[in-house]
Amino acid sequence: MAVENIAKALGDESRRKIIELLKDGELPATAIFDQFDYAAPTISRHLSVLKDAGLVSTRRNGVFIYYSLEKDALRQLDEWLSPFLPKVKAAPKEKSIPTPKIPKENPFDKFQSEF
Amino acid sequence: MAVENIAKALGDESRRKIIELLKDGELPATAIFDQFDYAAPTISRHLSVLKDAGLVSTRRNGVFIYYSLEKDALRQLDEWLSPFLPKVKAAPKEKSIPTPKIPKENPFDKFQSEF
DNA sequence: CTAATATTTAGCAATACGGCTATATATAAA
DNA sequence: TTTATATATAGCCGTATTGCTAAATATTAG
Repeated sequence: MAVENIAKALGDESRRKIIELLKDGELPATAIFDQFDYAAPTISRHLSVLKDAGLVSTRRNGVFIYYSLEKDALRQLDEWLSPFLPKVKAAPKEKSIPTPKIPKENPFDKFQSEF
Repeated sequence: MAVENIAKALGDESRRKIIELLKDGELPATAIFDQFDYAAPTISRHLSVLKDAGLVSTRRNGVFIYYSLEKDALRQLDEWLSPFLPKVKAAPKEKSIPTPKIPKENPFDKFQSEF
């Protein structure tokens, strides 16, 4: 699943920082390397993890490789999260016939504490 | 940072499944164990990782320990994501004096490709 | 107190991860 | 073609992770 690799990729501080660096547009690898105290190959690996997760893409221009953020990947994670996050903004107030509540048989109901 | 542990915790399939199981309410550990082919101690460890990340909380009732989802933790990750996700829903259309665009000096501007 | 059940902890093994240095590769300039 | 620069890959090493089984702990019932 894609969410797997996206979440894993975001579970590292350096990689989240790279994402933040790319927020406003593409950057060549060197510009990214410069923002870290780690050796360049270490960051290069982080970049490839991000790329494998679909979080960044690259384009080459001469000797430079520009990295840019793939926001769609972040959106995928956001979509995984969204069912758990109660929407604060209320649904449009509409006079509609309320859907009849047919309580769906939930195999866990027996575990739902009644206290 | 909290996002670190939350993202790491979500980077595992079994743990995401636990979160999904808890979506509609608390469950005792055993009910969770039953949903996996893994040995109970394995899932117990996943539960403790989730708890350390603040993603679930527990309450004891007799011999049972009920786990419930802490949506606030998920929201924290969502908040980390949100600056990267262009809001689809437009901001409230208001006739306001547009803030003068003073281009902020960005140390990376020199890297922004101009092609 | 003893037994039974629910759950966690300890400790082992295999694999993954995240640093590093050294080396390889790609492109451009000379 | 040689050189210089940008970037990636290989491989080492220590630590973390994730599975397991066995054992410990907590609570309730008898």
